[in-house]
Amino acid sequence: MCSRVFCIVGPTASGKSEIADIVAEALDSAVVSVDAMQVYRGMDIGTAKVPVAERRVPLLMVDVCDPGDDYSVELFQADARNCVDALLSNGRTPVLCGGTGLYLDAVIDEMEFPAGAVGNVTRSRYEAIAAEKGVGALYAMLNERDPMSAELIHPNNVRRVVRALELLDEGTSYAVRHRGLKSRSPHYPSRIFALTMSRERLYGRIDARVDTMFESGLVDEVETLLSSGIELSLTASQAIGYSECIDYLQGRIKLDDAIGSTKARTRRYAKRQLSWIKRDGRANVLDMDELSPEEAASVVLRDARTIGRDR
RNA sequence: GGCUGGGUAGCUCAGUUGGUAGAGCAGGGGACUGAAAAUCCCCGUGUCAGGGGUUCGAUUCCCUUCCCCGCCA
Repeated sequence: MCSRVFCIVGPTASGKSEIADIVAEALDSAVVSVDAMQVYRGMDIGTAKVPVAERRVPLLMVDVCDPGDDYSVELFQADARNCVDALLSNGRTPVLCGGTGLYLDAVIDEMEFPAGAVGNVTRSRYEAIAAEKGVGALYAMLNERDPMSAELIHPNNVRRVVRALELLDEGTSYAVRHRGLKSRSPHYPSRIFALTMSRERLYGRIDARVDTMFESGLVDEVETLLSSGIELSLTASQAIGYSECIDYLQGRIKLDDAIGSTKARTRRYAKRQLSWIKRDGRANVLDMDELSPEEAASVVLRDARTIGRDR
């Protein structure tokens, strides 16, 4: 049995889901979503979750927790690997598909995250220091305790400075734990395919998709979440489109501004995804200006069969 | 038609007591091992509406033309 895994990545709105679905169907397998927001139950429209009725194969790692839960990479890594391992042990070839770069790496590469809960107490303590004495003071603390880590982190990046300090409290160091891509080893042998298209067309698709999301009831979806009684987790409430709808529903911004800023934020997000993919460098590029989804899928499948024969 | 106030970066605007200009947003590039759809870093030359005048020098002052907002007719 081949333990190889296939990954479809690309910026948001580039058409990953459809291709992954076609590929997984042809391989008689399932799709494992690699998306930090699709894990939340009830967050469907804004996360562009493929509707159940349209799925050709099972979609895993979707709806695995409540929007009130503090989900994180570490949990995702464990849960997603369980899904992948289950498919592999049934002789299937897992098809991973999603846009959250860190989550993908956490699954397919050897990356270790400390077990246990996130240190909310120490976190807020450090955040308080940053708020009171300034980010410089917090950074100075880190620099004194762990200069190697401090060197890797920009002083203004409070979130990461806090994390590095937490790690020290837990007895490890960001610098020691931090491994560049090149020095990582794979957890699963994988083939990665990245979708690209002209920036102009991608942005057009993003704008159109955001309009469609609002037309198909994103605001209502968020209203339902808010009235469900559970308080949205920090992560869930920051999701693109969701935080905008919350601002709109609570009267802070106008609907048009919510739509506009959702589009802008999505574009910036797509750009960051592109940076991640470029840096990774492992991906085979599928130019979606030239290929139809079916053609792209067949390129992946051809690769899968070749690899299968080789082994 | 008259009177105001404006016309400066893709957009909203600031500014130069006369020495050719800068913010936010948008946009581009990048980093990123426990929030990652998050967080953070870097990148700003544009006939300063057109023409003329004063001046060593005008985007800045004066005149004029055009356009926009508002008010009055």
